[in-house]
Amino acid sequence: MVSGPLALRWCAWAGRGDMGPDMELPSHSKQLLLQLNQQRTKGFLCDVIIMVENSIFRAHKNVLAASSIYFKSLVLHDNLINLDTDMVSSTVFQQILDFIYTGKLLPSDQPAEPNFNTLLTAASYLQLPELAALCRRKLKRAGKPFGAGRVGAAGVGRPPRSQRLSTASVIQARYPGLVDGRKGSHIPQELPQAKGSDEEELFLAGSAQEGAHGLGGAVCPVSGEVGLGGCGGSTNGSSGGCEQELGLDLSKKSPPLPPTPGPHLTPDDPAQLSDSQHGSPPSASAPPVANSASYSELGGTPDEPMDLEGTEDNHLGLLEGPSGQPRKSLRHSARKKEWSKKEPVAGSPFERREAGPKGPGPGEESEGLGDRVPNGILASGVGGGSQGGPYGEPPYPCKEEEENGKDGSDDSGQSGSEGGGGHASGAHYMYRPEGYDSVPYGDNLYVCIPCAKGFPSSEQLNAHVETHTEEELFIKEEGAYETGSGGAEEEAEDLSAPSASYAAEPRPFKCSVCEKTYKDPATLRQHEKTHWLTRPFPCNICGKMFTQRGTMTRHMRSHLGLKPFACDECGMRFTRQYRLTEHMRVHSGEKPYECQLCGGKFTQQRNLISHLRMHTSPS
DNA sequence: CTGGGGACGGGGCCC
DNA sequence: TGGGCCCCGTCCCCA
Repeated sequence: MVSGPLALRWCAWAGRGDMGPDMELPSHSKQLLLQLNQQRTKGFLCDVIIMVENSIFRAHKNVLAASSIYFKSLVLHDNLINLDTDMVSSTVFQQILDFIYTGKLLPSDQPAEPNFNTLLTAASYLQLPELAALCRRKLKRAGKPFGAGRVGAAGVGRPPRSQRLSTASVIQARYPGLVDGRKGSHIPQELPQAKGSDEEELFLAGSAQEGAHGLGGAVCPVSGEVGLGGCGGSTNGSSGGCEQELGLDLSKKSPPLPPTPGPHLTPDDPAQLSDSQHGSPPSASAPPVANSASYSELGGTPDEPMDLEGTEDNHLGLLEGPSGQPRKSLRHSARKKEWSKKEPVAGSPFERREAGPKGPGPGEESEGLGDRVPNGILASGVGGGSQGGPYGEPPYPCKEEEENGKDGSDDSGQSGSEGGGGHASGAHYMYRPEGYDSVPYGDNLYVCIPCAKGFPSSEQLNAHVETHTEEELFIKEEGAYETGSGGAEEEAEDLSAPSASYAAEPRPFKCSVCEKTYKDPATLRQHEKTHWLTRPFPCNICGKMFTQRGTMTRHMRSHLGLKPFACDECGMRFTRQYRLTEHMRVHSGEKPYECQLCGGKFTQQRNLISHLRMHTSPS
């Protein structure tokens, strides 16, 4: 039954030259590539995000790795790659990505012909020898000099330059030289001639079979998209479901100071949305929409020379069927259900504009708030999916704000004092979405919480924030400490046994605000920041502020749905190594946390803690 | 319906 | 800067 086709397919994959022509499906590679490209345009199974300038591209690690050893080394450990904008622009990368997936140099959005010099530079940088050679050939033919000739010999085998890698990633992409020689990326030997016949189609997908596994993790039940960059996820299916991230500017490194509560994003622009959804390639004037995956779902870009018609039903349909479901998850179906429900959401805060009533935490009155949030990006984070999880409130009308309002607290935003973690210590300077009118700030959407002044722009807010002296902040904070913290937190610490035993080592560095001591001044400084009201590290997506860059980076990862840590057992993915470690106990059955009162054992300490509360709470 | 347990997401913070 | 740990909150399942 299937043996015939399978055998043929195998031959094609294996690329056996000695197979007779009747044993080969000549169009196989083309079809495969077509499917991959189509999946890319839909974001289906995309498991890596490439950020270039202001643009985000989604792609498949396997394909990238198969076409470039540079990418191969990067995607090995990173799901988010930030390319050196000196070497490649978003427009050029768009072309390159198209090239990788089609073997053709597609016309760019630029009216002029492709600039082969910049392409050559980028191709050299990205170690795409075939493309580089093609560019050189084109330049040679055109009689133009080309500068990047040093890449010579198509640059094959040359490891990425470390300094480029060093700038390469927000979430560090720094595994230079990690090229797996065993598998040798399948780089085509024959060059496409830019445009031409079928033979010129570049077969890059040859190694796609290497790793059809492990892509992405969970799949959006609606779209089949992986929870990486986020599918539109709208359950109502409107607006094309799996819209892409639009207008995101993630390339900016977090500015050190002052905070800029408003995301660095262009305003919600229907035109952009429309563009992206209808396949307009990025334009110079509207760089944000560069996601190549935003091409029309109806079969590629307008410029797309490949004819996808008629193939979708036959092939993609198969691919997006049940196979699009995540691998069998944990032992009970509920886990699986939860996973498939949550992850896609985790992948993308961007689609929330379509998410309807299931908005972020604030409550019913915040329904549809996403439309008012700049860029249509909801702060609601990840994971929360439906109930507006613990995080997601911040810069907008947030739970914290509501609570403050409820209890009439005027702690000037120093909620961090009570209850310690979580959202309670949210942004002190916050952006108020337009239309959120439960507090009379009028048009002044940017509010300094400590003094309750509103400002019409983030710049003005920032300027104002700087007028708060550090001392002033400290004084206020001190007051908060005297009145605020204590009880609950300490109680919790009592329960969680180990906690701070500062006696062991000398800790000469004492915090001037609280009584904590530290071994070194750097840690003390870090700690003292927790007393500031300013939070120097804003999330570029939701504007939430953080005291530590690492926390912000981690937070960003949740926006992007990046879950680098995968469980070998069940495929479940996590944003943090620690979570994976914790999770692995589910499989190993290890329960290291034991209740001293009843002997109950737990895999997670937090569950032991809540269990202990059960013992201690009066009931 | 409720309480307990299992599991997970997010933020804070120390190292 | 990232890892590790802690805490809070939440969802789901099950008895």
